[in-house]
Formats: sequence, C-alpha cells, structure tokens
Amino acid sequence: MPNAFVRKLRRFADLDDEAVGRLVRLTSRAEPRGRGSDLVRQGERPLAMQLLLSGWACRYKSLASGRRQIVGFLLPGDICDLHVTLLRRMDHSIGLLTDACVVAVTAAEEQELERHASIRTALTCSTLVDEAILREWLTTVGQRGALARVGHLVCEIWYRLKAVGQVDERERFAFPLTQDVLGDTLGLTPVHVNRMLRRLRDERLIELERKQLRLPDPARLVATCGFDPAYLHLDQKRRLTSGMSSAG
Amino acid sequence: MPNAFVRKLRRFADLDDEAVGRLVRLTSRAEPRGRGSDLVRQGERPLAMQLLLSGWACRYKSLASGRRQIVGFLLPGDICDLHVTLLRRMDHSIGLLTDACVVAVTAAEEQELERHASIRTALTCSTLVDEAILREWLTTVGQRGALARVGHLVCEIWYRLKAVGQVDERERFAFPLTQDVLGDTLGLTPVHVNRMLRRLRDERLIELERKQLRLPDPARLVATCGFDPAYLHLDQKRRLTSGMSSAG
DNA sequence: CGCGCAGTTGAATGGACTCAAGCACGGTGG
DNA sequence: CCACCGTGCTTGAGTCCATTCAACTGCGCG
Repeated sequence: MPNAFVRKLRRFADLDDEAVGRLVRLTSRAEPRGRGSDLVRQGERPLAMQLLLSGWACRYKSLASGRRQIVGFLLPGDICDLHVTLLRRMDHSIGLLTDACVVAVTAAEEQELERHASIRTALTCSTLVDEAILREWLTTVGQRGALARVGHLVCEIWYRLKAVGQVDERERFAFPLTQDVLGDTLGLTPVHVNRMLRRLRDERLIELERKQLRLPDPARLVATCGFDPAYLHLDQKRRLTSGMSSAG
Repeated sequence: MPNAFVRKLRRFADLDDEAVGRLVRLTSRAEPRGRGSDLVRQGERPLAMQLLLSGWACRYKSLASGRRQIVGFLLPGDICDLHVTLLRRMDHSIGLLTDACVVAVTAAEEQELERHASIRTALTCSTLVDEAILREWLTTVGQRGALARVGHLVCEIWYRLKAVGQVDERERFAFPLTQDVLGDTLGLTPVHVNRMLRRLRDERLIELERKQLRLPDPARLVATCGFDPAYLHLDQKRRLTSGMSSAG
C-alpha cells in the first residue's frame, strides 16, 4: 500500500516497481515530530531534503519587525526542499502545524533517487507546481480582496487534499489552520480573517467547526472567489476523477 | 568575452572550457524582440526554455477581473523557464518590458546541456534563487507597508544588477519600470506608487529621472526598508566584491 | 476551578484606493 | 516648424477597506 509521497509522485510520472520499492524503503524510516517544532530554520545551513508523510507544515519567513509571512503549506506527501543542499543558508523556516511523520533524505540519497529518470521527472514536476502555487499566492495577496483571499486558499487546499484522497464524499476535510495562521498567510489580521470566515459561513459557502471544513457547494465557492485550478497542474498525467481512487 | 548568461551561471558553479563553449554557441542564436511582445502566453503549451541575453522582461498573471499581478522580473542573463516543457500549460505569461535579445532552447538541447554536471548545478541553483525571490516578494506584499515595498524592490534590483555588472561606480543603473508596472508588482495603485517614490526622493534615498535610478546612499535605503540580501544567495560561490569584475 | 488559547464582536482610526484634473515629454504629421 | 496626441507622471480631495485597540466568550486542560 503506497504512502502519500508515492501517491503524489505517481501523479507526475509512471513509476516502475523498482522505483516504488526504493521510495517505500526510503519512507519506512519516517520519524514522528511534534506540532510546533521546526524542521529547518531560517539562517541555518540546509542538511537534507525532507519528506512529509503525514501532518501539515508551513514554510515561513520571519522579519526583523516581528511579523512573519507564511509562504507555503506542506500537506501529506509533500517534499520540503529538493536540491536545497546546494544553497549555503536557508532563507526561510519550516514549522509543523500539526503532529507529523517526517523522513530526512541526505544529499547522497537524493542523487541516488534521481538516477531513476521517472523519479527525477516526478520530483521536478513537483517543484514546478510548488513554484506555480507561490506565484498564485503572490497574485492572491497582491490583487484579491480579503474575502476572495480566504476563499481562494480554501479552494486550493480542497483541490490539493482531494488529489491525495483526503477529502471525503461529503466534501469534508481536516483544516487545522488557526485564524492567526491564515492571517500570516494572506496578509490580513486575524480579526479580519475572522470576519471573512463569518461572511463565507453566512453565505453558506463553508461550514467550519472543530478544525473540520466542509464545502456545501464547491462550485459556488470556486465561482465567487474566481478560483481557477489550472496552476495546480492536476491534469499533469490524467484528468482528476470526481471521486478518489482509494478512499481515505 | 562571456555574455550575461554565462556570467550568471559562473556565479553558481565552475564551468570548464567545454561547458562555456557550449553555452556560447547556444547563445549565438540570439534574436531581437520588440518591447511589449510576449515570449510565452498564459494557457499555451510551453515549447521551449528561453534565455534573456539583454533587456528586461516580466512574468505576469492575468485575472478574469482584468487585474494583473507581476510575479517576477527577468534581467539580462536570466532563464525563463527551466524544465517548463514538462508541464501541459503555462500558468502565466512573460512579456518584454524593453527591447531585448532572446534565445529559445528546445527541450532536447536543454537535456543536452544538463549532461554537464556543472551546468546542471548552476541551472538548478538559479531556479532555487528564483523561488527564493518569489517567497520574498510574497513577504513584501503580505507584510510590508507601501514605502518599504517600493524601497525593497529597488534594493533587490540594485543587488541583482550589481551582480551582473550593470550598476556603475556612482550606483546608477537603468530602471525601465513605469509606475504602472511597479503597481502591478507590489499590489499598489500607480497613484500610490507615485507618492511613495516622491517620499523616497524627498528623503534623498533615490534619484530617479529618465529611467535612470541612482542610490545616493544605498546603506540608508537598505536600512530604512529592512532589506536583507540573504535570499538572493549572492555569496553562493564567492562573496560579492564591492566593485565589478568587468565594468560595463 | 482557573488558566490560556482561539475565536468573536464592536468602535475608532488610518493607509491605500478611487476619482479627477492637470502637466511634461516625445513622436508624428501637416 | 509647430500643433496634435498619447503615454506616463503628478497632485488633491473624498471614500472605503482593513487595521488597531479592546473587551468578552467558549472550550480544553492541568
């Protein structure tokens, strides 16, 4: 039974048995890490690429002013920093938003993996998509109003979780983000995030309680915040089916 | 005499004569393109990686609302889209801000280039830095005030141009960006950009006329907008010297 | 039981936007 | 040569969205 990481790479390239075997062996080393701990820290020398097998994490940049900007979410199966060992120092940190399982992959193991053309292709695609997400986030913060910012992010997470089989048939999924975290992500104050969430709730576009989010009418949410999933490149190999290949 | 592209890659890895020869041969095909034309367009299938040998370009995303967000500037020597042919469709466009010289590199030629370990390393570093810049921009738009946004961008461009020898000894450099373009980059209206430029001028932090920008006191500008060049990873191979190796 | 974190709501403030008018420059054509 | 026009820049006045400040609620947990 493949883990989240293998499932993710399969979306980008066909992996033969040997490749899958190698990936599974690698990920068997997974170690549990507690919520709130940092996987890597801004200013430090990067030692290894890391894989997130379960749990949520975020990349963030801290400013001298004390403010911080979250510049990415890492969901189960996501890759922390491909090739990052080439750089001298990290320009951002990665922190865990929930308890998680993580595998550290040394530069040598990374090179080993990339001998497989299919794995290399999949990893490269994955980083291209990460970059595309970053561009979309910049667009969101630069151009969209507060309501659309919140809604747009919700749509993105819905699509991304759906792609790894973590949305149930009632369009419900885990959503462990605090309003504070949302604020640091979207360039808004937590107070204002709160008001926008309220409006989305009042308009029956989301249902949120106890860190569980449900989209009663995904199409309407997508429409009202102008969400276009093209940037996620989900149809990279095959078009995403409405349901999930292996339900969670 | 190496071109801007070779000079840029040299910052990331030692290139032997054969590698340089290959790069020079490739870039000899450069073609002139007029200001305002698009190198690639959002929604189209990507056909080739492109190299910008001279001139300025920008990546931008267009929204259904008619607004647009600029998500990156390409300066002389910059690489448009490494590996992008792996994706089905472009999620953004690239447009020329000035007249320019451009080389298109097919996927096959790209693979050919990457047989050289040193070239591959340099290209990878380059994309890592591009991603780092994107994260910093998101931080700028998300967390900084309007004045610091403008100042921060000016600092970044100063550093980047300095690294490719396009800043003269009086800290003067070409700055072909209109206030409209700055607005679309920083998430501000052109009117507000104008006011911020005025304040920077009034405080003697910049001198700007006829598309020429000068920093009378770079250190003070860097300080007042909280700029930290770490994210540009300029010390990747060797520390940047105060002057330029080959003055332009 | 009391503490702390996350969320909620209100009122006042302010930074950036909108709308609008006018200016300066460069290119074009009569 | 100069009138014309378009693009980009400049400045002012009024508005609005998001922030700030502050108080209060609800819940989980020791």
